[in-house]
Amino acid sequence: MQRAPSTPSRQRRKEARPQELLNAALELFVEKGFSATRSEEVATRAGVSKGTLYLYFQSKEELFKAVVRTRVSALIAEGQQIADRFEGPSAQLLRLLMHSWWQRVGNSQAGGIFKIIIAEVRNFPELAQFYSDEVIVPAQRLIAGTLQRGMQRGEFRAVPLNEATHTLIAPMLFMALHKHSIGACPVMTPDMNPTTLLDTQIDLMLHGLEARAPSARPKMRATRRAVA
Amino acid sequence: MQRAPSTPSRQRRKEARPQELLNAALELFVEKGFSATRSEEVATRAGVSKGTLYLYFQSKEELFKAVVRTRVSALIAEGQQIADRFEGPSAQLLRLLMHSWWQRVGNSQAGGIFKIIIAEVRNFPELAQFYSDEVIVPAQRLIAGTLQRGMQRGEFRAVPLNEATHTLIAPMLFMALHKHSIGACPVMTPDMNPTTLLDTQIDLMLHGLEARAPSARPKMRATRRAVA
Amino acid sequence: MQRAPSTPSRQRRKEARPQELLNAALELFVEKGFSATRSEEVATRAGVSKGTLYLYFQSKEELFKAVVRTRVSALIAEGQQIADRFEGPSAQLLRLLMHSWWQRVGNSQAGGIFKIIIAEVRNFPELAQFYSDEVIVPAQRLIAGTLQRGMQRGEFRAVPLNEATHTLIAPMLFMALHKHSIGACPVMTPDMNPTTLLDTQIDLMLHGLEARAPSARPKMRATRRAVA
Amino acid sequence: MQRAPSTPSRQRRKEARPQELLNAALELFVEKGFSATRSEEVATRAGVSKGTLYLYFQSKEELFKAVVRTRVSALIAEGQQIADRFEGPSAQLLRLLMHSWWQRVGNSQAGGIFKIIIAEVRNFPELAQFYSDEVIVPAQRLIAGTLQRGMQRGEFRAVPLNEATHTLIAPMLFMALHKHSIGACPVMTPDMNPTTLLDTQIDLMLHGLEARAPSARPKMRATRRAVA
DNA sequence: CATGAATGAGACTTCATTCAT
DNA sequence: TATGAATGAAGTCTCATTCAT
Repeated sequence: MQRAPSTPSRQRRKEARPQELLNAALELFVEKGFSATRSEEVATRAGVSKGTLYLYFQSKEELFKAVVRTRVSALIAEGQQIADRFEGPSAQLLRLLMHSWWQRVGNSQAGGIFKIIIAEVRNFPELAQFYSDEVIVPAQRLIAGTLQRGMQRGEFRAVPLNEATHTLIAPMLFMALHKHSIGACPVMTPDMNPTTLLDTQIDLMLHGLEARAPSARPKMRATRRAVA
Repeated sequence: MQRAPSTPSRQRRKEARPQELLNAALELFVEKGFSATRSEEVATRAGVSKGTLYLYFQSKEELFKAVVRTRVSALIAEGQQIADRFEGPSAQLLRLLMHSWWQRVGNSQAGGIFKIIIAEVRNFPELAQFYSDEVIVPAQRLIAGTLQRGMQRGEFRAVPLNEATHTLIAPMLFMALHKHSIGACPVMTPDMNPTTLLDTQIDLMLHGLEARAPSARPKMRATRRAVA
Repeated sequence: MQRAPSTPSRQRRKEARPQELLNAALELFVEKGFSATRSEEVATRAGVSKGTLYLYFQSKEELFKAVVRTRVSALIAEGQQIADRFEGPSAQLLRLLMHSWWQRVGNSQAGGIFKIIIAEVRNFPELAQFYSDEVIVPAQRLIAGTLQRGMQRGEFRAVPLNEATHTLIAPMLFMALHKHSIGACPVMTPDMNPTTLLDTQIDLMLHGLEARAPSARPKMRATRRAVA
Repeated sequence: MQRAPSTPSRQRRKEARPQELLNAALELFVEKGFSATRSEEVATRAGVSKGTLYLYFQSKEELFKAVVRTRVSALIAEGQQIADRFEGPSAQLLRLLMHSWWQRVGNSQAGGIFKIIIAEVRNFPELAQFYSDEVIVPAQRLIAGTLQRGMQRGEFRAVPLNEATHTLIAPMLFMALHKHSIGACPVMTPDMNPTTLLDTQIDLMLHGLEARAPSARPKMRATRRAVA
């Protein structure tokens, strides 16, 4: 159908443009926030002119929504698929989901999106509904569903669903927020290893803080290998 | 109320001006963020004119710094005092600090300051050091100190200090962020009772998720090694 | 209350600003139309900067509406008052109204407003309702009312009200349109004396084109003197 | 005509392109005016791409001139032919010309061209001369000629030629303007039947407004002198 | 001939800050 | 001190026109 793809022809460029713009937009939105990012800057970073941005996205707000859809919503949907197919212990699924989310979203550029939402959603009311539909509800469903699965299978004790979900999600989101705000500034801040943090959090969630006598537990290593 | 004999109220107002401006600024900064708050609106809400604002504060940025200065240090110091005087079990101290923080900070206007910092600190670099010194370090010291106290007294098992602190603080901070962003928008979002959330979080932190007899709980350390 | 008005003080300027802006706006709107007039140009012609315009008018559209209100609506209302108080023959009232309209509106800058409406109302739907309420309906009421008065008093024969009104108004409006479009261009166009045109029109309306035998008629001269 | 057996329709389309573009342009110019019509929209409505438009017309302004050139001269010339051949009473000729003009021009798309000229001629000065030569002068000649014919034949009383012409033309032109501006907007505007309007206008022109026995009608001349 | 991606000047509007009163 | 009119840089978005394919 297409010609031999020799030069970056106009056609090739056209197909790549939206992605280039989305990448540039993500970087800048995460760095400066939504309002503080000038649309011309996005265009320039994507290597095009002001006007070109508007050939692909109706407005700065639509550009932002597209970023969210491609860099967050899509990944939550993938997580949901993983959960739907998973057959092992719920604790393991929870670990898997959280590590995967951290690697693919939280620890990537996309993690900065949460900062933007938190910062500016009140100034752009239409965004609130969008973000709720596109991110909050699906994510809540994924995590709460996994908790419920654990409870139904007798793996987890009974805990308030929404609140426990919040408690599970919050520290990771918070880590993402930190990474893209204070953590991105050249100031002294307590050293923290994200992976250690993540493991600590999961561990605390599963086993609690209190000191107790050990007992029989499945070996993590085997489990994780099976998943991977 | 009236000019009475002389002019006490005008005098009083004059002295109260900076405070009134700070109050108005806090409200608006929390509601809209720093950049999106117009300085005229601050002045209007404080009952003065645009020009007057600039008699008391050099610029909008200085106004913001003054708000942070007058609204955060005291509260953290108070928490530290509570901790220093406390003599009971560490789990109880942790509960106390967290409930107290939530009531005095997280659930108040001041809780919105975190939103602003997280959102805009990268656009105003000199704010970062200031905030680190004034807020992050003292807060970290307060919580990490309490964890250490628990470990030293054999009440808590050994966990990575900074990471566990983060995990403890995050959900509450996150709740504060939520309250001033998504939570302030008129969109459907999963029902959540802050008190239940707080209790759930503390409960999870202390006892973990897994269903098992309290006495038969395994050691963290082994588990973590397996995971890592 | 005010100080001796020596210099064009800030206070004085402030009160004069809206009028200065309205004058500049009328000139430019009439010359170029609504869309083609840049708001900065209006400001410059009024001797202020871009931003100042927006201190007095919310938007370019509101500025235009204000021009219409002060330069057309107000004059129609005055015409209505004249009509309400008038006691002489209806033909004389009609003459008076039309001459007065021509002098105060049609032949002034304000006459160019009709050009703008005709040209751009379809592109600014909100303007249509505004103009209908503010101009068309009151003007229609004024002229149709006068025709009806003449018919009730037996001075005029029975003619379709709205259509006759249209026929009476149209040539004058048309003259105004002409004056601000083709007539304003440096091209040859058939010579036409507006006053002659106006008289011809009134004459035709009252007596028709057809050649007939003369009869007793009231002398115009006396009548007009009485009115003036 | 066609390339014989190969691609007749493509060939035909190619030749029809300019005409299709002119049709699309007329529609859009009439609807939105010259400046507000986007050249891409014209191309799209003609079923071609933006670039193609510029293969046939140097610029948007040239496109407009082509529309005027191809859509007005013929119609005026036809009216002149009718008048040249007519042999009945002048009042009847006047009626005929006016009804015919209304049906063929005023009430058709072409009627909208007047709106554009009136609205935007001042912003495109070279259009003025062109329009004067192509439209104003021939139309004036047609109507004024008919009036003169009536006067010479003793059917009409003596009236100022240009001014009476104006008075005759104005309401119909005005009706056309109305149809393409206010009349095209979904706002309440006094009900008006175009045919009734036209008849009323002709009737008023011929017989005047005043109630009196047809035989006892006074001479215009005396009246006008009195007024002037 | 035809396409449509790309450009960039230019329009409206906002708002931190200044300064005459 | 206090005011608030005024400024003008800056930001979003549009659209006539060009030109590589």
